[in-house]
Amino acid sequence: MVEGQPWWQLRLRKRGYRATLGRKAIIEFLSRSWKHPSPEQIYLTVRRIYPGIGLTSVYRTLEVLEHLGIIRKLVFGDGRSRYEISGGPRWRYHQHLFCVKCGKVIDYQSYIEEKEKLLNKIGKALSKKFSFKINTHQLHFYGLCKKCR
Amino acid sequence: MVEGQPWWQLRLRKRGYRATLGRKAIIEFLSRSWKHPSPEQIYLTVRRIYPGIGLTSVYRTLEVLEHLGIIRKLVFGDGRSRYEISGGPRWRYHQHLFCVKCGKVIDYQSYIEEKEKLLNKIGKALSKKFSFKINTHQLHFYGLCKKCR
DNA sequence: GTAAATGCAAAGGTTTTGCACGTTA
DNA sequence: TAACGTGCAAAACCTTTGCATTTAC
Repeated sequence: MVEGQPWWQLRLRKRGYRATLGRKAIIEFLSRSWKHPSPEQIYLTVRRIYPGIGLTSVYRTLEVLEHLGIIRKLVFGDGRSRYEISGGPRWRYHQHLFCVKCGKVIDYQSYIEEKEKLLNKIGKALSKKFSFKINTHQLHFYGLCKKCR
Repeated sequence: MVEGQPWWQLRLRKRGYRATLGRKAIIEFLSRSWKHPSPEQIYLTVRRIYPGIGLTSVYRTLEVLEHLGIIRKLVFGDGRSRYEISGGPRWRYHQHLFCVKCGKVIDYQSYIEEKEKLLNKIGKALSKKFSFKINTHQLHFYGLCKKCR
């Protein structure tokens, strides 16, 4: 029964969560999306494939998936949250540029290794200094995209 | 008339903004604060010194001050924004740790130079690659503080 | 069959807007 | 005295909660 299951299904079940149709639809949508949709955008799109879904379930599902590390929540301060897949076979670590005018999010992968090395070093120093357990980090650049500048 | 004016007053006037009592009260409060207050916290505190102020003005003032680079807006994704002074004589560059359980924000200054060097390098590469004009960045670590872990 | 998950409607919390009035330069 | 700034109330938005019903295992 284990083989043949998508990676995320296994992760859900291992932690006692059920692999429902709504969750499946949301994860599959996010896996295919190269954008960083907000809960409402996810709701509007997923609804076309799985018409029964409600916005509430989208929010609740996103919370669960984030908790399991299947997705990542991004906040840029424009009043809406955004989500992206953070695991699975095709996934690659990356960071983000945010256009403060139009809200466009651009993925980038420059100097990832160098950055990871430094951030790990910083993270370790901080854990020790403040007895703080670091789970994750976010590095965002803010500015104006090509169209908006 | 120029000497004797606080640094922020000059910055406001140079850009055509007026140095009102409300703005003065907010900036002075933020200059003294080592915390990262939300608009509501700013409102509640400043109101004790300057009772006439309204929450709306706090929001509008924060927007102006951020636009002028006098303060910085911090977002951690818990549904409220936070602000801190980002200039003036006593100010020192720093970054933040955020406790996802209690919302505590800790300032830190580890490896600042090394980090700045790398981020400038990344910033330049990204500006070029995406024709993106970078204004600022935020690097946040998320986790659990001493009390909450 | 039982506990988990869902949809709907309502509520909650933060931030923004309209407009008449007050203040600053 | 002309703009600019402000306070109040209302609106707009995003997100969460309560509860009866459905679904997964």
